[in-house]
Amino acid sequence: MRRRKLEMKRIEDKSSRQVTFLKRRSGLIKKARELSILCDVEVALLVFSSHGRLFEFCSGNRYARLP
Amino acid sequence: MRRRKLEMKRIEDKSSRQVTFLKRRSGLIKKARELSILCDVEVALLVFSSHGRLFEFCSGNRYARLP
DNA sequence: CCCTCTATGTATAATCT
DNA sequence: TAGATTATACATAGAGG
Repeated sequence: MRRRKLEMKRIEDKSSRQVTFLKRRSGLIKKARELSILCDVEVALLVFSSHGRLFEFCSGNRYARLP
Repeated sequence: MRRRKLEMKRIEDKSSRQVTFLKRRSGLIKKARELSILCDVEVALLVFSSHGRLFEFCSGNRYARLP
């Protein structure tokens, strides 16, 4: 598993891209939340999916908007 | 090193908090950039330091604003 | 402050179910 | 073909300079 380093370019396979989007989006939101808590700073994160859906995190809110 | 799990709450020691802010902020911006590239989506990230400084990443821009 | 180092924890790509 | 698993790449706390 995960034998190769991931190349830093658009993932061409649609379903892999979708899966990676789901995983990394959650990871990013989690890390944004951690940064705001640990360091006591304000963080806002906006992610627009290719279908125009918005995923957001904003410190001060108690939640991230999820699908 | 790093024998204990980090507690998920504000780091009280000022200089540790500053160092962690620097490290995690870079990590977060990097991951935001990777998400936008790998998954071909738009990402915007805003981080305000406790001194009111803004650090940002926005896909489509070619840079993150750094100190 | 601002580096580097590295042991260790965490995220996640590939794989299995 | 969605969810769970797992091996590996990656992030980073803490120490030292």
